[in-house]
Amino acid sequence: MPWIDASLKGSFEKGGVILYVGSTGGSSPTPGSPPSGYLVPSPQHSLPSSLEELTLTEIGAIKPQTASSPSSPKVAFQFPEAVRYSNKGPSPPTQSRVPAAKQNGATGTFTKTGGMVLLCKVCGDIASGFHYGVHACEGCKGFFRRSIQQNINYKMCVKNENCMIMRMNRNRCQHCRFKKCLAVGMSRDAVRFGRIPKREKQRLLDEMQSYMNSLNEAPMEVSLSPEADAPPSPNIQEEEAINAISRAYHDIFVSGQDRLCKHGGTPGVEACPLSNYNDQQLNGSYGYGQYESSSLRLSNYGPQESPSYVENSSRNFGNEIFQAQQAGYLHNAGRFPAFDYGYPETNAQRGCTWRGTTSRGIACPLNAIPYSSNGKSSQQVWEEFSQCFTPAVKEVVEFAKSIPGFQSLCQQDQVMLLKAGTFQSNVKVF
Amino acid sequence: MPWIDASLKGSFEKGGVILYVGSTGGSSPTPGSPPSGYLVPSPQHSLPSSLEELTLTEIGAIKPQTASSPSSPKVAFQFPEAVRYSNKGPSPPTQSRVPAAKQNGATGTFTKTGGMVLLCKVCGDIASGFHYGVHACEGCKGFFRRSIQQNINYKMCVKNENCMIMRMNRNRCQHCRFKKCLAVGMSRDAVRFGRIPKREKQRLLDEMQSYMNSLNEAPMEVSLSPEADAPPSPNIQEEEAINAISRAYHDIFVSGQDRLCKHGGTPGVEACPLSNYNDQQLNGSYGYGQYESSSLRLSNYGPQESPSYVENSSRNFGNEIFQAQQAGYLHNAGRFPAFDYGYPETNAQRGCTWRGTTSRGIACPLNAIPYSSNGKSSQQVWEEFSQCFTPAVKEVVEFAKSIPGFQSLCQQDQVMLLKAGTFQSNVKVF
DNA sequence: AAACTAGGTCACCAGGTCAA
DNA sequence: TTGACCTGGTGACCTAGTTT
Ligand SMILES: [Zn+2]
Ligand SMILES: [Zn+2]
Ligand SMILES: [Zn+2]
Ligand SMILES: [Zn+2]
Repeated sequence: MPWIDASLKGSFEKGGVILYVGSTGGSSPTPGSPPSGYLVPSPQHSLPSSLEELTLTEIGAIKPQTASSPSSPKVAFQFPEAVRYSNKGPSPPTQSRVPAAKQNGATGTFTKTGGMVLLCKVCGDIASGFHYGVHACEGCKGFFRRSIQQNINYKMCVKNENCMIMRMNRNRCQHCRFKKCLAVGMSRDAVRFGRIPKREKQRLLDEMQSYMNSLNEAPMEVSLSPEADAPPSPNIQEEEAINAISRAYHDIFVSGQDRLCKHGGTPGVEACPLSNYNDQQLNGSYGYGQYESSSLRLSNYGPQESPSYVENSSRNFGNEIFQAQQAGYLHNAGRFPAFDYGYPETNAQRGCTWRGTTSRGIACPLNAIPYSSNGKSSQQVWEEFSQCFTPAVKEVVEFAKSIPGFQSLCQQDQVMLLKAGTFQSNVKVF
Repeated sequence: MPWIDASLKGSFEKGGVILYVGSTGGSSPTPGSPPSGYLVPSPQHSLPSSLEELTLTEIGAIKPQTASSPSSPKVAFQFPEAVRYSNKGPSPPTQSRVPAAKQNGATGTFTKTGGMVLLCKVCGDIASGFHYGVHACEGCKGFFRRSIQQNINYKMCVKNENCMIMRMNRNRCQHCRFKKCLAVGMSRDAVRFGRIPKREKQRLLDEMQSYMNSLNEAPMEVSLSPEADAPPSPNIQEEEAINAISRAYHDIFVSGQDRLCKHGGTPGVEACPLSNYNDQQLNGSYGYGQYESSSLRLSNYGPQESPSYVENSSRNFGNEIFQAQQAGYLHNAGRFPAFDYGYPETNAQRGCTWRGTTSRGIACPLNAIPYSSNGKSSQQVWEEFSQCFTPAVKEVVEFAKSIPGFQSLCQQDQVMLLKAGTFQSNVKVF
């Protein structure tokens, strides 16, 4: 179990849950407005209860509002909704950028108070607002605008016209990007001006709240098994616990970055998650390369209906989720989910959420790219790391399970305890 | 968007100073972003204080902006970061090209007003912009593009695959040049389009400013000489913190056993925690974005502390620094102390304690012996692990140190917090 | 007035070119 | 093959205009 593998689906922490809200597509009033957004509630999963506290997309706004309290935790949650935009492409890793970092220069944070952060329906990047009927980032907004202004006819897709569009690779296939824009509902006719009706805001808020509640009741049931369909394994719980901890390890370094891809890949290799990028190669001697190792195969995104939700904020998660949705849970096409998600992104990109989180822009750097002096790719390093330590992690998990009462705890708590106890290992015990 | 945030490192020049900011790779959350840039502040070390005055990389831009004031003296300084890209190869001296002379034919100077000039992360030449996630010159940009487009497999290096890549000799070994490109983080996934976020720019500026200030106080003690024996670093505290966390990581698995010995340290190294460490760094932060660097840091480029900085001169200087980094510090190249020293003490002793502690004999198994399928010894596995993740750990420590008040805590508490926060990385805030 | 967005602007880049 | 130059975008910011 490559933990790493993780799939990442999420884990969350109390204080810092991130919810990636995917819109269900259904309810939102607006045309294509599936809500996908990030909400930043107060520490506990409680969401802001009043509208006053909510502010959508502060991002994008360059207003000197600054000063805000960037620090509040963010929750990003995605409503269950799988995007069915076709794609079978390899599920790309996500990367994320730091929310804060991005956006308007003024403040880096997106929200001020209880802000909610939205994700671009097209590429998964942070949305700057509701553009052309859909929550979209500045990039996709501009791209769509240009596309419709001049009625551009992008050159045909070199692949199968089903390129997965993500922040990292959104510029690689205009044809598919535009197609995706239309698919998610962008249209000149869907434009909405002016302030968001209170009612609408409340509605969204309610959805999130109820969604959150449902999560508490039924903890994630993300299947970690590679086979997405993962049959109900008897102890999914266990697996999850293991996965969670694995993920946690990975997260330490990965945190929101997208880096994976970068380094990871050799150009060609890279895997690209996103793109199809066929060009692979390069592998050879540059050490990078091969990720495919079966070993890790972690798995992947399980099917889930559930919203995935991850902790860490990082956009990664959001992205992962985004990706998973996009891909439709492709079941892993031979790639590496685990890592993928992580990086790319971000934070290749902005990767890092935390990056600019604090008001002062202080953000803990969580570098997922291990140093490698022998030419190995980060991915390889992670794989090896995963392979080497998985047994030890399993032992710990097994041990935990043997503790009376441990298994009766909700999974979330189990994970929390495992993680919390990591560095207490030396502690003897009472 | 990975990049996005990225780096930005930009460069600006005010009066005509050129700052070469090497990123430490550290602080930036993002993947790799070691900032390497030149700053051209006004005559004195003062840097432009407002963004308005800033203009990044004017170079490359052919705009008729001309007229700049080429004459001002340039300062090139590199943030601490030692490049350890191995090499013993003949290190050809670099030479610089005249700033003015180079670049666009139009103007000879690179920047107009307060521009900042960046150096190519690959060869040290003047960068024309942020290409494929890294500040690179036109040559390396083109080389990398060609490399990934056609998946070229350059013929093997005739030396030891550790050719030092510099402007003068960059065309001598394609294999190593490409390897270097990858090492510094060039990737299609790290591409960043569009304008550099203001905030990023400002951040960079601030960092440079503070860096400059620090220089004024404590003039460089960076030894440019390759032999950097790292002067006794002033803050032992920092080192200790790093050591502690390193140890903690190790402890996770090792925990009480005596196993330590086994993997233990590399002979010499381990022991002294603090000691070796010269290279370390904790650099500064120049982290720009993610993208750059660090990520791949595979090779090496480590940060180092001393920035060299030259005045006047121009590119020459920059190059020297570049060379020093590249070449220098190699001696440390060999290993990475950071992690090694860690363990011994801690565990060793308590070693087995908990082992049978509980009444029922229940004891959490903490297997310090990593699974190894490729014949490596546990020790080797640990060493590699240590080597690979040390940079990431350092980054985290650096981050922690930057938190107001953190350093005023006793070391024990600092360590405790670092350890306790390990798995909270995801937690967004508070 | 406050909250929001379509569009415009222009700092910036991937890629293509082609002389050396 | 290289790398200085160009060209066609891309997207961070801004501003004018819309809706609460
Ligand atoms: Zn988008
Ligand atoms: Zn396509
Ligand atoms: Zn170069
Ligand atoms: Zn070579």
